[in-house]
Amino acid sequence: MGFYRGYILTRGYMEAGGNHRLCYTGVCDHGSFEIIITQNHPLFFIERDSRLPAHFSCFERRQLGLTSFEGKPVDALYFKNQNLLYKGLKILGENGIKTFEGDLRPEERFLMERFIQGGIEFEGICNSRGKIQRFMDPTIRKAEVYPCFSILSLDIETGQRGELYSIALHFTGNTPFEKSRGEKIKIVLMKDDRAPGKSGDQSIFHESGAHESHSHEFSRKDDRNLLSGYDHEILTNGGKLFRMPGEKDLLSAFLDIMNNLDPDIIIGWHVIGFDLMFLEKKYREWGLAFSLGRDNGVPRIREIKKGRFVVNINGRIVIDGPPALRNAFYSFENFRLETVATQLLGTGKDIGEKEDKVAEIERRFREDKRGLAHYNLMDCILVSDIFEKTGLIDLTFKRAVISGLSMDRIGMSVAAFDHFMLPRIHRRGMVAPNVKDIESQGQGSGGWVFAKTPGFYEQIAVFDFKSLYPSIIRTFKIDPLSRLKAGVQSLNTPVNISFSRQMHVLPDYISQLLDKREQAKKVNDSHLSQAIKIFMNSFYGVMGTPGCRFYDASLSRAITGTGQWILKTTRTFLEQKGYGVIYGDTDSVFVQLKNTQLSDCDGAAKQLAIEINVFLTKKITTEFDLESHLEIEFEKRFTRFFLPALRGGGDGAKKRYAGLVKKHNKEELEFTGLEFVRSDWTRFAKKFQYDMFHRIFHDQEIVPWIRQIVSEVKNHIHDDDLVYKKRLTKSPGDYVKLVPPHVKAALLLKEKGENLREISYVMTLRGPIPMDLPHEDLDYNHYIQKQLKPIADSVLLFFDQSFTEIMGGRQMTLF
DNA sequence: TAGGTACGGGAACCTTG
DNA sequence: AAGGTTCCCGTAC
Repeated sequence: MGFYRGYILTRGYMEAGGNHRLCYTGVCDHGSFEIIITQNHPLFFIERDSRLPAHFSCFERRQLGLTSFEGKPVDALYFKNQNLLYKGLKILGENGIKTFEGDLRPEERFLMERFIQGGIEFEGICNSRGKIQRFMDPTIRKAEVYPCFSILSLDIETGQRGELYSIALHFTGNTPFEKSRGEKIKIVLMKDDRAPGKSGDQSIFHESGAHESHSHEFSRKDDRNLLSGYDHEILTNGGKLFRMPGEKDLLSAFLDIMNNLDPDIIIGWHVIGFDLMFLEKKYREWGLAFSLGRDNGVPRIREIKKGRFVVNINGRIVIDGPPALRNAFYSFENFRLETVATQLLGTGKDIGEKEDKVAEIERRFREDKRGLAHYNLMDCILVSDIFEKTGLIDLTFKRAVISGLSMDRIGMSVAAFDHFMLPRIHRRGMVAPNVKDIESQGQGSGGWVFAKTPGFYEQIAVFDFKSLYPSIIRTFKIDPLSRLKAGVQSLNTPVNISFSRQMHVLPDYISQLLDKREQAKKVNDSHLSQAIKIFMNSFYGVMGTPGCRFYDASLSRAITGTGQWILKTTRTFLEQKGYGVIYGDTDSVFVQLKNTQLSDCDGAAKQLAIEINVFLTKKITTEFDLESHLEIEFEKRFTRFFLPALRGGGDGAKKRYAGLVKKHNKEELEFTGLEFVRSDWTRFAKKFQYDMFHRIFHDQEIVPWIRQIVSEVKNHIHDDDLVYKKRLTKSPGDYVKLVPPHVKAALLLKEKGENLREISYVMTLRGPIPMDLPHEDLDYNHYIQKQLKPIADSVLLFFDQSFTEIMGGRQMTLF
């Protein structure tokens, strides 16, 4: 008996023999643990006046004093297990009886009702089961826990005919709660028919299995115990290479290592969709159990969307590099390991992209197994280094703790909203509908964007509202509960949608989160701060989607409508003070500073921000009798600024501009929305646009320069920069309504282009041709007309010139 | 194993003549 | 051939 503090890594339920069990697996201050809850009955709700069908049965029906959103009393129906609950749901559905919260997973409900966000404190009787300590029905409380995870980077190499060549592992061991122990283990297991096979006893581990509990800690400390029956050699990068006589030995050895190292987190590059999936198939082929779980269970891999894989392994979290980086808003030219590693670490892979990777792997497997092992391990280490450098694990953990979701479900905004909102509305006497019963109320409106006269400007100050939507929610008390109880102490919004001043939960929660964020910033916890920001920004989105049980179009309308009102009010205020407000988007205004302010632009801008805040605070108090939590701030100043006209001419274009901004006494060009930041324009066009604005903002001539660039293109100077890159959102053959150029190129690749997700191509005299095919006949006229001319014209327009004119008005005949 | 709307621009496709 | 519409992609917030 005693207290334990731990963090739940994975959660689920079991139903062997009809017995319902909740199962939580994680790490605590004494190693890994498993908590089994036997005393839980799955439930959902029905309206009290619903008449149950004759053949319907449940474990118990209970009145709980709760109501539906419409205010009708509801009863809870309890079931012996989740399977019976699903059957009950189905029968009621067929009989047209409305149910509530029938689509919640029991293991999630159990945690959310206890306000558990992953960290727990528990007390109970421990039964060690091998490495894992099992607790049956302990008492559990929420707790703040900061575990230190052991992480294993995994990578496999395979042959063209589906053989498994090798598995590399890079393990960063950390006993939970002891950050200092940064033990590292590097291993490569490789198939080699000439390998002698294992010598010695049955077990490939010394000590393995000899200890009932904590045995992993013994063997983990010293990896010399690993694979002791096999000879190994040391690689130049410090890794140990073990040669296995066959695939079967390799697979067994891998499982032994996994169980021995017992990692909390598995990382890799496309590790689910490729490595784990490949291994799963191999284990099946050899009739071996792929028992990777802490309960010796097998992983469950599913492709939920094309190219998006998820896996469940009991007690271990798998984090795949590319989606994790995307989730954290990293962006790269592409997400190949080579590219990302070069960008983040400055080091490339052992086998570069330029070589024929597949052939080189085959060659090394035949002739240079040490070389292949080295390469395999290097990839593993690169992935470890990328995770280390970006702090992905810490960010993922912080996001999980903030949202209450498990680490492999961060980013599931609807689930996170449920986790927060459901227990709180229950405590206020209400139950929520099933998601499937939510009907769309049509498309809502979003932010307001305005652009005034296009052209060149100087000294433009940019102001924006800090976390506009969360601060609107806070100020105007917007949430589902408040809307339902709008009659109780009503307040009004600028768009005439009313809410309750008293009954609400989200606004206060946002206040708490903001406090927490300030704290995080104080102690330099940027990941926690970022996690909170992402979480807060998801609230508006989820309340506006029918995929969320709390969907109500009036909530998102109130938020966006109020946002529009705030932006318009701000613009009017500034204009009445004599300022030109040339541009704004959702939460920002771009203000032309006055001539009298030029001696101290930043000082004037800061002062202006204060004036706006004072004005809005007062207005919201007088018009709505509410305390304003809105805050606008002076963000930056463009010394030079350009607002383009629409291509068709006329008005200023929205979401597109360029400017010269002063940062730390250095001037920097900034582009928004323009070709320069678009991945589907050629590098040539981007360079051209950058250099052109650089010249203009530094008062240099551009006309002769443009003529020179044109002649350079024709003289093959820029051939390497003429490549288009575009994504394919479906298979090339599935484009039926329209066949755009990038699809035409993909179609030329025949079967090879079938599953292509992205294509690089050039424009030739024969039309678009993929980079992989011969493409000597570049269509220079195309590049001048379609990549250079529009960019040049967008500014020449304001010098009363045009590309055609400056090229002598006869450029069509030049080519 | 469901966060949102607003917007620009290129090129194919469709209509009309 | 010209002009309008639709699809597609990528982006800003």
